Amino acid sequence: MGRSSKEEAARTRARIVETACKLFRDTGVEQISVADVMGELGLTTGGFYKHFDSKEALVAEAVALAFEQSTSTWQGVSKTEGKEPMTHIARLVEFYLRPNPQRRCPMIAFSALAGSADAGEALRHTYLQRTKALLDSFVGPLKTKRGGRRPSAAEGHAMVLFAAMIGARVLKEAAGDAAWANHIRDAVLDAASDSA
Amino acid sequence: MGRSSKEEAARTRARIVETACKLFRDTGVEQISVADVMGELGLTTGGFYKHFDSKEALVAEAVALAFEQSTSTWQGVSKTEGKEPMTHIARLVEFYLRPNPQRRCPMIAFSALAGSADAGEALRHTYLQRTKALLDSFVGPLKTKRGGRRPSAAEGHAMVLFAAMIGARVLKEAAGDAAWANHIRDAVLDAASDSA
DNA sequence: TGTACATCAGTGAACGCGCGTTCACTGATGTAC
DNA sequence: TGTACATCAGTGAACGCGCGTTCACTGATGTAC
Repeated sequence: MGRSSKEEAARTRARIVETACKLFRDTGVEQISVADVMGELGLTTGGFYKHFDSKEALVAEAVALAFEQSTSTWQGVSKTEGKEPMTHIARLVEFYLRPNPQRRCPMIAFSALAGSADAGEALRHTYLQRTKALLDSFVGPLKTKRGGRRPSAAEGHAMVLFAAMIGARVLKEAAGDAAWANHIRDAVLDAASDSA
Repeated sequence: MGRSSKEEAARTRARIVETACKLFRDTGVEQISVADVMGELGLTTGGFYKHFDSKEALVAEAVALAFEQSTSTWQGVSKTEGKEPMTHIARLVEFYLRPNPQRRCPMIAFSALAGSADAGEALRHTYLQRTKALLDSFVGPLKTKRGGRRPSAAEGHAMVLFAAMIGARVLKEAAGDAAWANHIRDAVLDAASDSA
């Protein structure tokens, strides 16, 4: 097997990022090796470094892609809309806590990495900016237009729901089908739909 | 250096668990090696296996200890009390989200481990049982005595706050001092004290 | 357009390294008389 | 209580293994004439 065309190479590069994104997100960056990613694509390990300087560089791109996927799905859910801001939030919470999400949430999956001392600057920046963006798209519609920097009561309530849905999913992912984890999830769903 | 007395050996064993607990909790099980733990105590790696069958066995005990520490601190906070159940919860949330917690929360630190496919049975059991216990000590006082298995509205509200404080701390640990993470934390604190 | 050469995507073996674990050994501790 | 022997906590070197990364090599692709 010889050289690939530029188009093919670019496609390969993209496939590496996509595969890494999926594996890192669901299984963890530490548990997935460069060989795992390349093997999944039927490629050999050495070729990886024709596309990336290091595993860390791949991690940074894979995390960015995970957030892009989440954000765009999020926007899709948000756009299917009625008008009232509270139903907007209820819809997002319901989607976020849907029964069998295929992928883990990047805010959760990469939180430890983003918080760790040896995280790359690119990764930390992506995490912070993208999580803030998700928060804004959640709370944003309630923002008092051009006004006080103290969050309003409605904003506060939305932020609590944002935190609660994340907490509920952390526990759900750890606890599987334990009854109490489902009760927590249901309580958060109820709270979100009550705020309509 | 020859054999240690039984007392000394037992103390060494306990110190290994305590050190491992601290390091695993704050830095992560994968990032801390057996040599790291033993080195922190001024001991050599080989001796570890006089006390434990494997790293996995140590992890299980360290996680159990982390939860014991959390649970007992939790009870301490809960006992400093007035009577009303809602202030009980406000006090716990305030403690949980205090500005500079020395240790990470075991429910968060070990959630990925507990949820992963290759987690030991002992660890998973500890995580599930102990997290449920923390939830019960949070929600418990509100339980309708001996009554309906549908959670009451007050229970539901408490569960939302439980999830919210965990979500807030996940984001705080990942985001450090980012303003939005502090806003979320403040919103959860407000919600907890409003429920008095 | 056709030919000669440079490029470089992908291969597969090798590298150094840190990991969890094992092992022969030491010598103080514990035990049997 | 004192002596002889067995035990075993802790040592430090070694083990196999998987990891991230490097490297010489291959041959199709891209380019210069």
